[in-house]
Amino acid sequence: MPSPRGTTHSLKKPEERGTRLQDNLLAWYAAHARDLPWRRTRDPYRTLVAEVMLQQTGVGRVLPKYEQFLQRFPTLEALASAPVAEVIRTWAPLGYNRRAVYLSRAAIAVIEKHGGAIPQEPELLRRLPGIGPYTASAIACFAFGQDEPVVDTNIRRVLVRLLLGARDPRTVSAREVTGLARQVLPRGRAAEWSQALMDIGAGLCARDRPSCSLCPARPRCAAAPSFLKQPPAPRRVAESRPYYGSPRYFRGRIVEALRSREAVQGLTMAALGPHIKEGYAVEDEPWLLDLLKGLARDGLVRLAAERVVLP
DNA sequence: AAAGCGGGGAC
DNA sequence: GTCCCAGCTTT
Repeated sequence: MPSPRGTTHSLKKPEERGTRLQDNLLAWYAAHARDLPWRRTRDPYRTLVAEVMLQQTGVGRVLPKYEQFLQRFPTLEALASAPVAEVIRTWAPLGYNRRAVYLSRAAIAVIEKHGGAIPQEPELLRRLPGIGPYTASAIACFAFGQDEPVVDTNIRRVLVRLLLGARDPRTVSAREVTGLARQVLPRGRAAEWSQALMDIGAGLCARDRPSCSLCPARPRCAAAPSFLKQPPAPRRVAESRPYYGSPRYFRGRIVEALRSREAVQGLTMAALGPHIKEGYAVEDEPWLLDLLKGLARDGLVRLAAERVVLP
C-alpha cells in the first residue's frame, strides 16, 4: 500500500540520510502510529464516512460509531437509498446532526453526478454537501493516494510551531498554512506524512502542554526552544455562551426525541413540547415552532399535517 | 469575517 | 460547573 520512498533527498550525501525532518517523523510514525480502523482501508466510501464523522468530533467518540454506521450502511448505494431519518437515527450521539443530512445528500450526489464513484479530485469532492477544504483533501490523499496537503487543526498547530515558532496558530491564514503544508509534503508518502502530523498534534504537540522532550521533531522545531523554557500561554477563552438553554441545546433535544421508537410516525407539537422543555405550555408553541422551522431548513425535520417527523 | 451548529468526556 | 474536539455552511 505505501508508495516507494520519495526522491526529494536522493541527492543528499549518505551521511545526511535520516536526518531530514520528514524521515524522522515518518520513522516515528512507523513505530507509533495509532491503530485506527479508518487507517486500515483506502476504500473511498469508508474514508468519506470517517472524515465526516471526525469533523469537530474526537477520535475517541467516533471509534465506537464508525463500524456500527458502516454495518448499517455498508455501501454508498445503501446510504444513498436509505431514508434520511435512518441516517439521522444512526448518527446519534455524534452531534452536529446536519452532518448526517449532508452525508446522505453527498451519497445521492455521487450516484447522480458521478455514476456512483466518489471523485478523486479535491475540486470535485469540495462541491459535495458537507465536504469542505479539509475533508476534500483528506479523501484525495488518504483514499486516492494523492500528494495533497491536508490541514486540520492538529496539523495547523504542528506546522506553525515547527516552521514559524511559538505563535498562535490561529493568527496564520489558511492560505499560508496550506503553503507550508505543501512545501514540506514528502512526495509519494503524503498520507503517512499527514497522519503522522495528526498523531504528533494529538499526542505530543498538545495545545497547552506540548511534550517537546518526547517529540521526534524537536531538533528541527522552531518552537521547541521556547516551549522547553516555558509552555505556551493558555488560550484565552472567548466568552462562551451557556450551552444548556441555548437554541443549539433544544435543537438537539428535539432531534433526539424524534429518534425514539415512539416518534416514528411523528409527534404533534403538543406531544413534542414536554419532551423538550420542563413545564412546556401552549404559550411556548411559537418558540418551539421557530426551532422547528430552523431544523426544517437544515433538512433535519419535516413539518407535515400537524406533525413533526424526521425527514 | 463572524455566527451557528452537539454532545460526551476530561478536568 | 467549564472547556475541548480530524470543520462546514450561511450571512
